[in-house]
Amino acid sequence: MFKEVVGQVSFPKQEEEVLKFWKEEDIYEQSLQQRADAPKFVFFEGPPTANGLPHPGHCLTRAIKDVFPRYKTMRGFFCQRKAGWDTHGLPVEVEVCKELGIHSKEDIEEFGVEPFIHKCQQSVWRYMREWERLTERLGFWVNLDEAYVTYHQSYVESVWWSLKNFFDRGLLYQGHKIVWWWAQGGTALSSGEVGEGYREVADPSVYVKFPLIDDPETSLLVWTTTPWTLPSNQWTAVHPELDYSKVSLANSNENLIIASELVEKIAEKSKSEFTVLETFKGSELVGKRYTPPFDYFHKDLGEDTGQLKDGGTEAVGWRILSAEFVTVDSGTGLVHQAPAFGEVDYEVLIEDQKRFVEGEGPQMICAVGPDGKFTELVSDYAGQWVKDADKQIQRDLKARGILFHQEQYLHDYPFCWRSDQDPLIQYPRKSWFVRTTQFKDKLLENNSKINWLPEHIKTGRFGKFLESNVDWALSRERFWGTPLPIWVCQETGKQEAVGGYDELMAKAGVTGMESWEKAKAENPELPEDLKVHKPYIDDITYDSPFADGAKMKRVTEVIDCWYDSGAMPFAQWGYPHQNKDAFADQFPADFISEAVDQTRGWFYSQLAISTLLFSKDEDGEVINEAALEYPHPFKNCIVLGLMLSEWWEQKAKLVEKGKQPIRSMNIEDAQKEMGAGNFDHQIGKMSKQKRNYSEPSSIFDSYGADVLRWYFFANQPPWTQIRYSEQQIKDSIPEFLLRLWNVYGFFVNYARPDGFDPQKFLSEGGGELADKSQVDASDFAMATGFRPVSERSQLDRWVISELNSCIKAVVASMDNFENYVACQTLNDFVDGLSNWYVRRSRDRFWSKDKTSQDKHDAYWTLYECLLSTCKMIAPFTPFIAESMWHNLTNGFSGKALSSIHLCDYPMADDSQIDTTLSQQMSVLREIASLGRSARMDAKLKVRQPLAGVEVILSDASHQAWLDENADILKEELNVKEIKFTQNADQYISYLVQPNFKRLGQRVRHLMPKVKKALGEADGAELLQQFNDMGKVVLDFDGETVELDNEDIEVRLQAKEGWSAAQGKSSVVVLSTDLSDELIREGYARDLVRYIQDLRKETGLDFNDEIELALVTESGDLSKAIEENAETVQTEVQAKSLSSTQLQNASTTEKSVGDFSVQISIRKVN
RNA sequence: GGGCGUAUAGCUCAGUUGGUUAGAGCGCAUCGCUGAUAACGAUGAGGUCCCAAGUUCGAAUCUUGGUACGCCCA
Repeated sequence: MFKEVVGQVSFPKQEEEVLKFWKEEDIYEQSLQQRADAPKFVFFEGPPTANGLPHPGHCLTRAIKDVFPRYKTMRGFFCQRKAGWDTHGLPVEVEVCKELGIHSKEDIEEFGVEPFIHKCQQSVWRYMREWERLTERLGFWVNLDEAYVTYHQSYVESVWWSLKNFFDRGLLYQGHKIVWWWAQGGTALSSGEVGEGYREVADPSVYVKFPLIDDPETSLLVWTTTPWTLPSNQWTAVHPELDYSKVSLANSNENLIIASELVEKIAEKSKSEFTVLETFKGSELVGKRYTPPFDYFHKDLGEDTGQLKDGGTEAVGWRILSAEFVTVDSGTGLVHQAPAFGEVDYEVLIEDQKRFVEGEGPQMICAVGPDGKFTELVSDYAGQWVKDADKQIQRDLKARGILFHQEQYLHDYPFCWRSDQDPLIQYPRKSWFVRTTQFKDKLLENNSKINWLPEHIKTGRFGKFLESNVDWALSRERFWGTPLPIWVCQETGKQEAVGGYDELMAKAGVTGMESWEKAKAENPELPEDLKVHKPYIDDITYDSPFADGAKMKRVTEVIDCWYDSGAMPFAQWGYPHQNKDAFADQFPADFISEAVDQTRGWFYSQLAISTLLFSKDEDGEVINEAALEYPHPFKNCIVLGLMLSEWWEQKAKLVEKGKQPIRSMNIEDAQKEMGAGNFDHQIGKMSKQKRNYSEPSSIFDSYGADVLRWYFFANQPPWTQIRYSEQQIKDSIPEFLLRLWNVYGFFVNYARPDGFDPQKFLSEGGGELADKSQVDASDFAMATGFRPVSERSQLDRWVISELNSCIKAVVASMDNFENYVACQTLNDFVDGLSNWYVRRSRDRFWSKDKTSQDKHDAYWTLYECLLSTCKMIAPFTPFIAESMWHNLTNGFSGKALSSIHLCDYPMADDSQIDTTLSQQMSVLREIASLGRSARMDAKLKVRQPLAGVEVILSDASHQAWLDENADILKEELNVKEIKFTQNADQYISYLVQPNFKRLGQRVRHLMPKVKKALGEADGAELLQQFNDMGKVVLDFDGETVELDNEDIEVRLQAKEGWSAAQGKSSVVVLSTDLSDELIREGYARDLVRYIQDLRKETGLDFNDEIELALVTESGDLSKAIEENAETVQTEVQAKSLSSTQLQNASTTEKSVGDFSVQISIRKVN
């Protein structure tokens, strides 16, 4: 038998019990084992980093990652879920540095790389417990015990294997990268860090003259805001399509070349007078040579030329070249190029180099050292910090007469976030690259086969990103990361890649393992994984195969940790050194999901690595045994929106200087803490520092994980920006979860006293459940009181039809990865179940006859609905589903499956879907709604019975059915009679409208005329014509249009003067005349209500019988009581009805109509 | 500066291939129910579908150009 459902359910408490049950019974394990031989559904976990606390955004990611594997498992797939942790990279190093109170790379080296790495490895697990707790508490089923970890040796070796593959194929090469460089700290900053440090500053803005070699009287006018880069000038760029003017300067024999559009502006700025001598396209300037402002490099290289690939020679530097990026938005339209100090400039260098025969082209010149100071070569400024040298440079240029104009320029410029007085500079660093650009077309092709949700990611953000692909700058000059597995010959400089630790150990003459062995001896606790990390791996050398007696030594860099995560499809298995089968089995993924910030992160790194590694190569040859058709490595990807938070914050003007504003997560606390009017509502990014969001754990504790999950799944499509708002989470409870819970509670709490016990009924009928039963309705064919749905009442058939439609729609949505649509469908079904099926069936559940077929039908029907609903919601809200399942199958003494998560997902039975009935019921509900609306208008409360209503239908098709079911409406609307008609000209007029969709295509431009003609015609007459002839012919100046029944839509409009309401398909007109008898019946209904109130106040039980006295002096009221005595007594369970005062009774005085009445009740016995 | 996205009721958001009465929840108002009750239900008020131009017989929906906001990149 079912256990009682208590009124005030605590979801959090219940969830803790479910968690305990899952753990004790290994339900997750069982759910997997059960599908061990089933088709695969492959899921990849994008590894979070556990050295920061999880926040609400992670809850969304983890909830979405959970719902689809759960769903697919129930649908019969085998879905392994291997957890993973991202453990390398700068964030970890920064955390450790914070702890140690140090900043720069030098500090780390001073502290010691070895102990530093040990600290990094430990720091990775700092918040592990919190992450595991969150994962578990949210109900995210994932195998944490066998999680992959990016610093593990097997993982690192997989990464090495892939890099060796790239290296051997010539896809891994060394070049320069222009980075934002913190010179004082000697390190490059990530874009995120650079973004933190922008602020507005005034920099010099200088206009410098570069005289042309073959026309020294004429100079290029070049603009820059970084004078310190001028000694490293290599070219000047112009736009080939732009107009340039040669102007002469008043009072001088000098000429300048400026973009034509800017001539006036610059003249004004510099207070000069220009005379335009000639105008030409930028392309005419290309190739001309000039004298740069500084001679340091020019004196040696100025005359150097190189061999061009397509014949001829050209000067390597100090000439004008053509570039598309040149604009006239600022400057002069002639752009100073110093490839060492600008990414764009550097690209120009690379492009230009391609024109030359290998080794003949320009080399990058750089007058600045990594410390940000000028090198010895630049004798005038050697040793000066570049930004300090700016002023001196300007003075010198002025003295030499080539500074045309100078001013101040306000712009945003990045500073170091750790040391905010230090400006960053762009600076070239040697770096390793993966040649992804060579695979751009393949990347795009692969991408085009991926099912992105939302769709626009494919051609939008992600597609655009792929189109502008640049080679992946792979290396990092840091400490805690996967070491780049390239060893260099100390004599020849030749390189080779190593694909695994054993491979390394097998090299001839390998040495240098001592430092690891020593460390391990000193501290046996050290994980073996560290031996493939810095500094130990750096010590390993071996004999060079390139030169006798030479040693191979590893390069110093580690790699970008995005590469680690992107390698997870194979590295999680240690492939190919081990687990080849597991990899083959689990590649590619059917489903992954992360937030939109991963477009350039994990989504890209995965796609890039997979495409380079597992595609066919240029000749269609398979590069790797695992090569696959596109898409790989993932087929479906849900891209989640960014999560925002809301909070209330002290008004800025009230915040004390130097203090943080007071914040609170809800408006009540804000009122309390700050006082009304002293705070503002804020919406924005969640920030750890600001602490502007409530902890997930507090949501779990007060509302429960299911509530949070349902809020994420059902409130908006997952790719929209989601507001993490405690209020909204709370508000979402009653609409679905609580409503479903109430229906379930209603069922259980009536089934118990009524003795509705499926198990008992089943054995009575000689039936039995199979072991591990899914408990489907079909299992109960033999049970007492169970009969096929087709034999049950219309309402039962209706709800079973709705149930099956719902299942069908939910399955279709979930198969398309549309959780939001699925939840809407579920919500609609549960609404109908609660507010129509249960409401309309209450009498059947309450009826005294416990064995009536009607009662049995009602129970079996609702039981089936609850079982199926419970299975349907299981992937979404796994806890509540589990609780319901346990209780609903409580009586089967272990025959039912022990967990709902071991069940199959329900499948729709099409034969039970009755679309006609569904439509009919929806018309009926519309009529009921219109009737209530009309009553409302007429101010006639539902307790007042009315003589009748007339329902005018726009369409006769359901009239007969509605007639048969008029009783339902009579009850819903409390009327004596219902008449259905189609013609009721006194109440309504007809508006005949064209069927725009159908007609529009046919009559095109005549549409407005058709609309007008139909609108102006007499609707009734038109309808008559349609009925008689089946068509109507309209003529517009010779053009005729023939309309048939389907070309029109009839709309009804209630005429003025009636208590009527109109809907899409019907008009409901009330009879508002009240007879005395009806009024008296209304009185009786009022009395019943008051008596029921009194019963409840008195604390009577549902079944208690009473003696009743109604004392009144009103003749009308007395008559009303007399006429309706039987109804009243039945409703309130009164054995007797007296018109004189009862002794020892509960009494109250009420007014009914205009009369007063004294009501007394006394419990019998 | 570039790319992407978003803009619909007081608030949070839906809105299928363009089809003429634009929806839901919350909040608000009125009413009902009072043995499903941290209640619930009904009914209602509330809209310049960001602006402008265009395409079309017809635009919240398509195009173009603005405006505002968000994200990513520079």
